[in-house]
Amino acid sequence: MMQEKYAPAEIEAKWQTIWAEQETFRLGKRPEAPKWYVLEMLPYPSGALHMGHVRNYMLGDVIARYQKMHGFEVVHPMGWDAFGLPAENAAIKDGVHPAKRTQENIGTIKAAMLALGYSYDWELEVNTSEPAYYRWNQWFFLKMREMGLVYRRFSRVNWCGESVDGSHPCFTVIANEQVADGCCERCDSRVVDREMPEWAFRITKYSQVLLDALDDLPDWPERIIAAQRNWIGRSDGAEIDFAVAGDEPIRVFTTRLDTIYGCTFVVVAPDSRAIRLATDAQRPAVRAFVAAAEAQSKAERTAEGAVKEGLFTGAYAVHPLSGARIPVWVANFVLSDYGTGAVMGVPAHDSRDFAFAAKFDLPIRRVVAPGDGSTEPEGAPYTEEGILMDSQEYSGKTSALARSEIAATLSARGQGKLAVTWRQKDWGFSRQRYWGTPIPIVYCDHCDPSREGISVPYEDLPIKLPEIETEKVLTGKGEPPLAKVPSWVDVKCPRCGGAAKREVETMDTFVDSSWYFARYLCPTHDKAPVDLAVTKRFLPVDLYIGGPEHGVMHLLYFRFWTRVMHELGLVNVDEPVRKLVTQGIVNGADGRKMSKRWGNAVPSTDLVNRVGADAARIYVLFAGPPERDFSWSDEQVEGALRFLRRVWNLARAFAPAEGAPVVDVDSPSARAQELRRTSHKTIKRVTEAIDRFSFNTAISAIMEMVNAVIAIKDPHQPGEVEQIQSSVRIVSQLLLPFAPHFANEIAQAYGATVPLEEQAWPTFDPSLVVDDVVPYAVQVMGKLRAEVLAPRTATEAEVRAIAEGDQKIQSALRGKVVKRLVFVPHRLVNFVV
RNA sequence: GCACGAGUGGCGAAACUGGUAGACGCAGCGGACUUAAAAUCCGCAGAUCGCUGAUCGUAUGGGUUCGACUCCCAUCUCGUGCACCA
Repeated sequence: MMQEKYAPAEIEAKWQTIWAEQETFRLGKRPEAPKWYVLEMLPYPSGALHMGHVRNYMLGDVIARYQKMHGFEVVHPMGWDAFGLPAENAAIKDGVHPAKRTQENIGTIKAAMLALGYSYDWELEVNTSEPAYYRWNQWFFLKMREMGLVYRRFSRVNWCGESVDGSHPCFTVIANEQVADGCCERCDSRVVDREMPEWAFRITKYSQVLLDALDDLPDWPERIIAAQRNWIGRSDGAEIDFAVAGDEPIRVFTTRLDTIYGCTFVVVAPDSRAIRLATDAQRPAVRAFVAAAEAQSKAERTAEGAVKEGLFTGAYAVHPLSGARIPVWVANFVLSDYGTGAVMGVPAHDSRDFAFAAKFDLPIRRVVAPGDGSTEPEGAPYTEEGILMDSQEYSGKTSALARSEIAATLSARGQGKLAVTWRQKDWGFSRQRYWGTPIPIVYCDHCDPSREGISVPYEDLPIKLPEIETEKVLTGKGEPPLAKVPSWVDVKCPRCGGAAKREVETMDTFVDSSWYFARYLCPTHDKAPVDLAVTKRFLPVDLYIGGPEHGVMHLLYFRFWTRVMHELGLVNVDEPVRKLVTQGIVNGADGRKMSKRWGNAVPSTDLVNRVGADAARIYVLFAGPPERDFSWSDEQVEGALRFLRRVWNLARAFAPAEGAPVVDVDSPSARAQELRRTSHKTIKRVTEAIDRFSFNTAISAIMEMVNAVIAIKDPHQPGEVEQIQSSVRIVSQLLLPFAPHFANEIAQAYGATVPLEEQAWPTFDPSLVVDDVVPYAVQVMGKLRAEVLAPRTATEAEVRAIAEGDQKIQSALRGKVVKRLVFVPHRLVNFVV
């Protein structure tokens, strides 16, 4: 018996209980069925679930339920990216231990997710801050170290350590994202570059593979593919040696080998080599220049409008082909960690070199002319390719030809070779933080005097984070937090048993999110991170949904990690995800991205309390296509609720008596037949719309069908009530992915004995989705003049005859000669006069 | 600077491989029911004009085509990512 008024709160609680009791979403119930793995990026458990999250998880939930109705064994897990900075920073402020805060937040968010009716299998839940999870990060670390994929290096990092106006620096390495205008986001101290030892993954070993495999990801968004290509940044060029008297040659990298005769100076990065190269007279000045450049933080150096500083070293190099004497400069715009850390200056054909030459009055030598005879720009560099000139035997050749010939010459003389440079760097993952995975390394002065780090034996894993007195350890000052816990730091060396110290750094949280998708499949497995027997069945992920802001970091790291897992025999796929969908940003009412930071976040609980989960779900999906941004609008929410009420009232008005049999009527009325056709057409439309992730049009198709049902007033002719009941039943099925509590409630009132999730998705009768009579648009010279109806089977001549019989067409054609007729079956005819 | 998106009514949007632009919804207007309101139901609704009809209209300018939101060229605006990357 359906209640008179649609009461979402009751219905939603009822079905959430039924799903939990019947374990509707439990994995493992369809062992014979094909699998479908739908995954949403695991959230960082911050305070509350807001509408941005709701939308993200909705997309996955629609597909999960939809594929379940298609008979798949659906994997749909959820977990927590529980380590990370916000909890630790909050702890520094208020002394609440990150674990406690994180646990509370998880409770809040999970409750909000349950209230929305998401179809997760909570048995698969993963929490990355638990030893049962992060021990495997440590295991991976050790394995990857054995594979040569983990190493220790000195690296230039962002160091928050210089007080400004009495600020209290954090004295730690911070991520690029936390640097704002050269200052620390949290304490406003100045951020400086610092050379420090750190641990790194050798991801660049996979640069080529990761780049090539992008071609095999047809179901990833173009923009993400492009972003990754960009990030990996393969650059094909050449390395050339410029000889220097009394020193090693300067090796430069260039992509424009064809312009080599235009080289009038060489520039090296401000580092120790520049000092070494300098003549005695210039050395003090160069030393000062290098010191000044190093004092500059990365932020300052790359800031908009940063000045190009340069200084002549006094030294000269020899041009490898012309033998000319080339001055060697040092400049702040040359990066020591890209290419070879030195460039050849070709002011005539590179805009930056041009500006540099102009500023320091260096000669400009043109060696490439436009190939098409167009005039060269005056007072500006010509940066296109063309025909060489003033380049000895290469003059007159095209840029492309000259490049390969010059490369061959240099290579034969041992002065250069074709070379590839990558923008992508290795992944430094050391963090001077507490709330992360401890790095399983011990330093022993006796066994390891060079401090390479001794790997902790596998059997000692997990190395658990120590219990701490939060206020004493998480201060945001001084050494890394773990260094302040002597009981944890002081250990016995695994080799000699003598006194040793633990590594006090923890891992970047991107490590956690690099393999969680595989762990979901076997969250309690304790022999290895994952079980190949299980990952074989369920990987790759069929659909991955998340924000486009993870386009390069996370989505590249986890592609890398998947390859490592394959090599370790843990999975049998190279790529983790077949199809990727990135959803648009949800903006608050103020037009800014909805987030806690701006105070414009609408918590999901507010909305669910007000209109119910189903209306909230319909609203976020109906608002627009998933990949597009949208702004929060309160009015549209009412529309979603109104729609559900309309359906409710319709369903209630025609609900069959309990146990009443479904009757087929022999000769239904024309109206009933028409409604039947509409229903089948709608099944087709909704199915196709969901298949192309057009959830807003899927919902609009259902709305249209509901409108068509409601339009039948006073149904008393044969078969009409029966057809309406049948249509309502179809509506309930089509609504399931969008408004699952509501749909189930209606279905139950119409005789369903098991949840709709366990039933099959409705199918349509192909003969019912085509009409016998179709409308034709009639155009004259491409302009719409009339509309006529013609039988579906009508020929061109027949449709023409019908069209010509139309009054408006007759007057439009009067006095004109029809030269040609364009005929598009079932669509239009166009008279060309 | 490079790369990738996006620009359609008052608003969110639709139009699938070129074929009736604006479906569906929000806000709005008119009507019914009601003592009244809410809720609900029915209807209208791109703009303009000489209003039984015609003209214009998908950021702007051009092009291809019988026909262009859709394809091509150029331009503008907004968004996102990367960026002294040689």
